[in-house]
Amino acid sequence: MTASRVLRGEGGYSEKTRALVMEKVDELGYLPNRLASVFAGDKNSTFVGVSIPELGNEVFAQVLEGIDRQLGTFGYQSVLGLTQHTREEEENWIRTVLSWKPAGLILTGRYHSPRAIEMLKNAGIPVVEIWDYNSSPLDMGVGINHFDSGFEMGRYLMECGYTRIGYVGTSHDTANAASSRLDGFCKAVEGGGGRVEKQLCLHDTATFYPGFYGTEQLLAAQSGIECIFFQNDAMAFGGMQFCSARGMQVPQDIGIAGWGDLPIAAVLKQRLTSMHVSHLKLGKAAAQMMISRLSDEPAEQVKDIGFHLIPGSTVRRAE
Amino acid sequence: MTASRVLRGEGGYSEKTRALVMEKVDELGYLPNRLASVFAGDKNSTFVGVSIPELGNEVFAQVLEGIDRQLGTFGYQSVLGLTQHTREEEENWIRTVLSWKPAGLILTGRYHSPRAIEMLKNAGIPVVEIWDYNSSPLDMGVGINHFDSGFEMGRYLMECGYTRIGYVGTSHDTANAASSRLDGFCKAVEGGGGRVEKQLCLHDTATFYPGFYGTEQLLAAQSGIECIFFQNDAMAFGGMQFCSARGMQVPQDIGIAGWGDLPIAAVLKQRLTSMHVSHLKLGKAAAQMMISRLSDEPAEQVKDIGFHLIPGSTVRRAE
DNA sequence: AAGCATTAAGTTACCCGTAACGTAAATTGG
DNA sequence: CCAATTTACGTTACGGGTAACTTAATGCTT
Repeated sequence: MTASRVLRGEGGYSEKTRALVMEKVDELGYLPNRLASVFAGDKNSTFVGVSIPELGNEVFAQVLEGIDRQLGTFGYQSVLGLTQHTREEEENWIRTVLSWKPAGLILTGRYHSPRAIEMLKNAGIPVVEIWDYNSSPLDMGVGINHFDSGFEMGRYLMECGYTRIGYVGTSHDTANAASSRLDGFCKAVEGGGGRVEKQLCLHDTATFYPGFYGTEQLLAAQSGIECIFFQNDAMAFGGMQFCSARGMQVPQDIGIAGWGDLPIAAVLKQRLTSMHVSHLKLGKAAAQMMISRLSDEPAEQVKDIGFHLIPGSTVRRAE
Repeated sequence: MTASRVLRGEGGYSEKTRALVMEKVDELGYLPNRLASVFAGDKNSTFVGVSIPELGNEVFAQVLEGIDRQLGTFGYQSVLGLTQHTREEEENWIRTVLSWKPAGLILTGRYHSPRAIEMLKNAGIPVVEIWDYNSSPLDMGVGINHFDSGFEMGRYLMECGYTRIGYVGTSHDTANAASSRLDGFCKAVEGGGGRVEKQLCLHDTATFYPGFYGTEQLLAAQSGIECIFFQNDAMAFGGMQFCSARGMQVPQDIGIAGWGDLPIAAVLKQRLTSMHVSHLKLGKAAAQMMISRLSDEPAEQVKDIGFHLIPGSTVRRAE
């Protein structure tokens, strides 16, 4: 018991005893069993479950990095779950991770299976839903309004004078942020007198090569496309490379717009038309929200990280 | 006790009792407390600690994805630790994660602090060291021989007839895989009659923009560079963009070689000279090795994932 | 139907810290 | 110098599951 007090620095022991205990700790290479400690105190652990759809998409890798850095600084550990964009995977992962009595959960997206929601409610721990901004989250939320960001891009392309537009992205089983962006985008385009002639949703990861061959497919399937909106910058770059390989000039022959303002944008000759989102910041904000709640500090319930348009030079400007 | 038996499917109960237990489980929304279970059985948990330097570097994001997918399939959960390339961070993380009685640990790199090694030995759990192939790992290891991969690239560039070579990478406090590559590279270059005129190690992340400005710095500091070897493909692409912006032709005016054969390589006009490594496979192999050991199946002690040169067209061929 | 083997269900102790409480030693104060 | 207080350390019980063991119920054989 005295040793326990010393190790927790709780007070109630003499310096002599403290030294004795520490000596023994060193001698024995003693590592406390936090399992027992959590168990004893009937407290939750310092685990925070973090579910992320995938890491091949740089966006989510950045978000996770932000989360883990911030959690780590405050003594929490991330237990990772890659849900591959399916609610079923997410539900299974939630069930497993809850059995470890995590301090809280950070989930990507706002759509969860009914059973998952049930379990989350019963668990009685803080839950932060990230990525897809939602004014009424299960508990807390950090993200951006993807619909609005798609809408803003659509409006911008309308202002630029485009009318016949294409979209290249990847599809997943569930309603997700990318599809919200597409919805917002379509609404703005249609409202602005344009038309989204073709929406291509590949069954692939949202990275360079699918952007490349998706562009090929899109242009083959539909003639007269003046501008393509891509799910993200990596796909947009893949698309630009395809256009370039076919001898098409950007933006003279075709306009290209990405999303996310990923690091690659910094080195391209042309500034890529995109939507800036601070992914690392989003991750950090989510972790901070979790930490505040766990420390019983006042925590916001929702936070909109915001975005802003990068006009770029890969779309032609309105004449 | 009977309920415990039912839930573990251990046998020794009647169908009637089983149904009764399951009914109550549903009714109460009971979730087992795995903490208690691990604690009671004095077993280890189904956590596997995974330490990764950073996620901004796509290479590591891919490795982690491979690990987590594979672990997840077999009912293990990854507890993430981002060490930011420092042994101190790693040591602290190891101390913390060990206190949760993980089933095993997967660590990036072969260099650990003495205390970390001490703790790992005392823990008595499987440890897989990944990334940097090591014929005598602490316990198990999966990776590639970075020195050799650098050497092979150096030899290839010598074959191509280059003599005045530059290197652009990022530096970290500890000896690491990238520096092994550089060592092997230098050895091959020097052995082949060439010279690594300048080695630039930026204090930055190994991604596009540092490749861009690093190239600028390198070329400004040293004239007559014929070819640049980059720490990875993202940096190499950044470098190519810089050269292109300066009106330099690749490979006519300058040769560019990357490392890792990252997804971006698939969409570039020119096939980037690089070294192919299957990062996802590396992660999966590491996880599989861990799982085999945890299942008391025979497990290899070390595994070399291998690499192969992508000659590409961003260096000129030997005349 | 008695005797034995098998199966089902219940009891007890334990895992390792910590809360709560108890006791001994040291310190303070009048 | 002795009572009152404070500080230091010890004891007990407990958390939620499970191993090991015991008891009760059931099935089978002759």
